[in-house]
Amino acid sequence: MVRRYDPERRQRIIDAAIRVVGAKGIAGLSHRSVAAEADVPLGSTTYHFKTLDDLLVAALRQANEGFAELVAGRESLTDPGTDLAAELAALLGEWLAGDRAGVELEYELYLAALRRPALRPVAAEWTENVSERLASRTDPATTRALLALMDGICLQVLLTGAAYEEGWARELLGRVIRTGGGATIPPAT
Amino acid sequence: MVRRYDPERRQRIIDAAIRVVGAKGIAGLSHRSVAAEADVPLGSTTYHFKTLDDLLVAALRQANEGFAELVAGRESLTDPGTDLAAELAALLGEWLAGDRAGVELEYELYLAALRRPALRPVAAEWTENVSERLASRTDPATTRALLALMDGICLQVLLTGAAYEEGWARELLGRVIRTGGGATIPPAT
DNA sequence: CATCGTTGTGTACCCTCGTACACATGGGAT
DNA sequence: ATCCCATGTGTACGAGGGTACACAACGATG
Repeated sequence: MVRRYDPERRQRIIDAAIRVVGAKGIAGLSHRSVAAEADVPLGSTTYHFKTLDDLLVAALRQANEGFAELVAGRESLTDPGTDLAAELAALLGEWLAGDRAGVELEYELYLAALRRPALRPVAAEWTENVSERLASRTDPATTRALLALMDGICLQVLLTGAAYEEGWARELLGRVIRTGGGATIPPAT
Repeated sequence: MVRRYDPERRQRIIDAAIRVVGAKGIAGLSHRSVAAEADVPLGSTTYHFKTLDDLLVAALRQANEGFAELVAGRESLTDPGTDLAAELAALLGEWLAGDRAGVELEYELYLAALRRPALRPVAAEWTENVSERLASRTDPATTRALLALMDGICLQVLLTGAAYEEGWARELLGRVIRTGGGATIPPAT
């Protein structure tokens, strides 16, 4: 019993959890595997995170921050003078071009919310984050549409292994933004 | 040792697997849980499906057929006289309005392909199925786009719990179909 | 300095799982 | 009729998991 008073212990466990999920998927996540990866005893992980869901929530929240920073750093997103479609397409490109393992990891955690109610609120946070940034530039219905399309595009890239084509994405996003002929769109719920 | 020569044994196991995934998620799927659900001995499940991936593949393939039948039954999809966006929106509506547990199940299996290479080809089959039906009505790039958008919309509905708004979906799909001004779109890979 | 509560550690219990394997059974080929 | 082999069954083993819990260490409080 040597190491004591390690204030970053909790953080290190989260980091380790992210690495484990990245390497072995959510299925490979256990108190023990995280403990080994973080080089802490088993009891330590169960102390900080009573359940695996708690740990997943923390991991997802932290993983989200990666994308959030990307979004926050792109100031031209909210600049009314830029081409929104191009901005979003570039954003996706930047994200997908980064460390692919990290991307898959973030998406796996994100999608895990489908079956794990505990993760839902965190996944929703992510959506709202981006929504807010877009709110000043389009109506709510279009914002939702853009999010859906971006999700779908990412999914397609990750599932089929196809390369991300920024020009194609830009064109599509543009099509969604340009409302064709003033058709009425139901408001977002 | 009573029951013998049960030619539908394999099929019953697949059905049971689908029920198990529906009830407890993929994480709850095991040779044992399936065996219990199908009311067959443990050895029987391991005999027919050496690995759980094998079983998942069979389950996903069968689950896909549900949607495939929906698509196949909608002949107006390929009729050039109909509004494609409306047809697709209605198709989604029909699917999402059905048994919600089944929908979540199909999507969970579909998304599981992200991390399980064994499922990739099966997920791809699904995509191609729908693609073929759409091929006669739009160009490949738009087809891909429609699939991405539909995926994104479903994801949004399932993840956020928001209600599916068919009018909204119809409008969006329409925006994607109407190519704005002859912009060049990179071909699908 | 004594005490207390938070934080960290080691271990043991019991469960479930995948896998392996020996054995049973009966249809079909010869 | 006999044999073979695909199919089906029962059981045991070892790995790994969540959880619980007693104990250790140490900062804070007085």
